[in-house]
Amino acid sequence: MTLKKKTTKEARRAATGWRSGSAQEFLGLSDDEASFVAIRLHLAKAMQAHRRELRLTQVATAKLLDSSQSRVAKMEAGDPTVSVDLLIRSLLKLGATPSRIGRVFGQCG
Amino acid sequence: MTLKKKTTKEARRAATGWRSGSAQEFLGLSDDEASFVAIRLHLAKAMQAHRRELRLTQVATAKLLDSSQSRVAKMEAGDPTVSVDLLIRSLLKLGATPSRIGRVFGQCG
DNA sequence: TGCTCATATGTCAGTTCTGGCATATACCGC
DNA sequence: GCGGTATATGCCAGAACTGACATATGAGCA
Repeated sequence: MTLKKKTTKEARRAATGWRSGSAQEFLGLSDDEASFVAIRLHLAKAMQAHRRELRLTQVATAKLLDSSQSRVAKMEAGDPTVSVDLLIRSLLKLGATPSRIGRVFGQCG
Repeated sequence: MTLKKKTTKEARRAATGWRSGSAQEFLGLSDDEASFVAIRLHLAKAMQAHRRELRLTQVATAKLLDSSQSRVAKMEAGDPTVSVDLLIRSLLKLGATPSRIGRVFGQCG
């Protein structure tokens, strides 16, 4: 449920045998957990896309968000220490509408 | 930015004079903050609707979510101590698809 | 009324998240 | 090569969130 880093242990298992699909969601993630990480990743991409549309650097963006460059980088990387909450609040502050954010969810499976 | 409880102080100010619209967003909330609380509230409603579709009690739902009845109640109430993160994770665990969750965002203005 | 079930509200210790700093990597013009 | 700019990674103290418990409110029924 915490789905922080189960990297090393399960990455091996993943490399061994494989199923039909392709995603690493079968690292031991249940469907809902997989969807959740997918959502975080898609929001991360949206975040970066939005920042670039605005022609902002990560530092400038951090200033707009009252945050730091490192956190902006982690947001765009889909780092597990970044909550979906923060991604959504940040997108809103950058001017994205709820509808636009909603459409991101549509592309998550 | 924290938008936890600015109840007492600003509720008075709100009761004093009024603007064009109707929402209590002019409690001192910026547009993005208002959108964020709207999102939380809409997800809260969706949460309750989804639970009722499944004919579950809050206690039964809590068990499914590895949580407690009180937190489920707070989720459905849109309590500020509940994160959008938790709402989304919970909806997913109850079987809602990302797309369905995304549609909720569309109804937030 | 008293009892039961469902939901709401208050509180809090333990966990998670966040901003910020330090540092590292990468690309570019000189 | 060396500076400068943009982005990435590791870390941590302080803030926010969460599950759990206690308790309260409320509806339905005998």
